[in-house]
Amino acid sequence: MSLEAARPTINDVAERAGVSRTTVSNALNGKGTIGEATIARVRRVADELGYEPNAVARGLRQSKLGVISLLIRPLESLDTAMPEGVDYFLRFAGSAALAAMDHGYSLMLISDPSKPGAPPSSLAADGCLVEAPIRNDPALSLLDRKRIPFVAIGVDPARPDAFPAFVQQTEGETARVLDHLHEAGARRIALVTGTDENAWNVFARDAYEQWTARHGVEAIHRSIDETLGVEGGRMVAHELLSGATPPDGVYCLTGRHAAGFVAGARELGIDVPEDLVVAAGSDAVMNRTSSPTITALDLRPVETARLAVDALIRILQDEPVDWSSLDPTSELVVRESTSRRRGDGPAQA
Amino acid sequence: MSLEAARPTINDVAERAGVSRTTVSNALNGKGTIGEATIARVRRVADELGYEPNAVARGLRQSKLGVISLLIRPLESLDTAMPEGVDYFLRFAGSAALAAMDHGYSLMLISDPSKPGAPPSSLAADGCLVEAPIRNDPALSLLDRKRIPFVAIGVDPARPDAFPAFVQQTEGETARVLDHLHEAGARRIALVTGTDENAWNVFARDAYEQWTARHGVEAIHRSIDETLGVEGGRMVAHELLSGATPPDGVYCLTGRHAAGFVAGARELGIDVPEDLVVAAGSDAVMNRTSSPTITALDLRPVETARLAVDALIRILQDEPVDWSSLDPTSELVVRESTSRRRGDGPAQA
DNA sequence: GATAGCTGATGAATCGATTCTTGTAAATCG
DNA sequence: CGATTTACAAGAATCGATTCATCAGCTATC
Repeated sequence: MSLEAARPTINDVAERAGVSRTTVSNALNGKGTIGEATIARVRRVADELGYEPNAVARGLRQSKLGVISLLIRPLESLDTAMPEGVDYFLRFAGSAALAAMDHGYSLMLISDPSKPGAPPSSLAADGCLVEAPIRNDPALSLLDRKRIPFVAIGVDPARPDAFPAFVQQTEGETARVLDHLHEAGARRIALVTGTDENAWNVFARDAYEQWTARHGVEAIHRSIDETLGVEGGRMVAHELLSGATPPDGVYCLTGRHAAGFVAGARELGIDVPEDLVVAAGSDAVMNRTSSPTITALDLRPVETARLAVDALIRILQDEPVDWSSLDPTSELVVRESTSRRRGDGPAQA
Repeated sequence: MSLEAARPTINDVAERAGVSRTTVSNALNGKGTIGEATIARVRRVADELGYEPNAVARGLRQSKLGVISLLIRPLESLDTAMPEGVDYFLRFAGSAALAAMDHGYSLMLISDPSKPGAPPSSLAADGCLVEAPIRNDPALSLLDRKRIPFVAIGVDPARPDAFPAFVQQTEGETARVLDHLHEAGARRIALVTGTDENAWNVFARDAYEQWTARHGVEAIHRSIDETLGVEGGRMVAHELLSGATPPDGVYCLTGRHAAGFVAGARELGIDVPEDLVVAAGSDAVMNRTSSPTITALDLRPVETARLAVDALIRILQDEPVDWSSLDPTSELVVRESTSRRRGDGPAQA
């Protein structure tokens, strides 16, 4: 029919339809007052040419690009490749992408825009999601300064009330898990956290210390680099379980640490759950399918991501956000690693 | 010091430094001929103001945004949420994002731009990665027509040589897996594919038919919706294994189908691997940690994504791409589901 | 029959950068 | 000393859209 130009612009359409740029824009966007006949003609020509507005040009004029970005803070420490079994972030990102698409947005994965060499595109989005901000997160400060709307998933531990954020109920959840381990018979419960200074690690540790103080038991805490993954869990297991008074319960915040801890215990001839009960603070596929399966807190990344995207887009469209209804709920999924065959009652003191 | 404007523009910097826009641009980008003193002053003022170039404006002028997009074709059929255990795509996306960041690009996850309601931003990127295109993929045609550089991961089955693509060696790999199942003692080997018409499903089926013809055995093929996941695998297992002459080996292209197939077999009292050997065409975490662990083809999503991003960015920068060295290699990871205790020799005919 | 109002459409300004072209002063040259 | 480089910087055009202000031609009103 017509030889389509590589990327026809609005000018091509205008010329071919014998009208002005303005008329084309108005006709296609339903603005202004344009006659029926003209609208139809412009539409037809636009279709013939395969015209689609250039999102960048439109974005410049309207200062909105139809893109939201996602900054996954822990990714910064992961460096080159995504270790195996890190499904929380990936599931979060996948769900966020699909949710964004539902609203006509695309999701852009970015690296820390506050870092010197950061690509300019990392600030090009209309709004930003920040997953697990770190203490005094410079990215949050930057976004705030640049007046780029954002929603954090998890607060900045140093500034919990400074910015709009989804507040995980880390304290309550931590206590719940520790109570569960206690009910499963554990009397010396250790905590293994990661090293990132995000709300998850920081508040879980606080809650753990309160819990141990309340119960009058010793606090045994180790933090180990998230990037070490399963291997990191094994290392801590060897260290903790070879001591004089090893713990008989452990709460590992990351699923991979928990999996590694179980593996390490097994290497030392310690049976899970009979001699040691283990729970994970984040549910990974490997916790569901390993043997024994591992009790874990399901943080519902898919649902949380969807809620976060919805909230951000409401902000972008100047609609009110009801934060109170949006705090993510998590669920404790009890599996074999905390289910002793000899019953749930406390072991003899 | 200075009260920073929300987002200072190049004009603000120019005014404050007492020079023209042009000079600011040249000074910051090292172009043109600008005096040392002026450069220093502009830099200082830019820092004071916290100026960073607007990526959208720059993108409009240079017609490159510093963004590459990723279209995951199978995601279109997955609809609302990412089912559990779909780690191939997520790992691919995560790795692609990190690789893009290494090159100063951001990665945008988009939905099919050829669909009517698609957001305009889905065509805004400088280049596009298309994972697992479908037969006569309209997205590939669109990108080609719009002259947007792209790299496909897996060919369009109807047009295998039309576009730049990473060509998986599906035929060879399929034969390899079938040989392995045969060596493990299977004599009636079934194939379970998904329903998407991508190279993976189409070519594996072709290769399977050739293999069965070559070996003079019956071809038993079922295709089942990818979205049904583990449950789909169970259903096929029940259907196939309840028949008069059930297969004693099965090759499921997706990891979740394989996991479901094993579960279904177990429900029917069929032992894996003693009575039935099972292999998966895509390695998922659940295949590594399930019991029994499941033999699978590791498609190396992380490495493949990195190679694809590198290739696309070379194209964007007009550098030559050596495709011959880039075809993704996959590895057969042998696990319990194909390791019979009674030995690997063929059962008696 | 002049004024006001409405319809349909247009030219110019704008978003914030980069890039092409031009211009001016000082320095160099014959 | 006048002509010509050279160094440095500014002005204007451009990218492709949207939006503001305007305008021509009709119709309705009194």
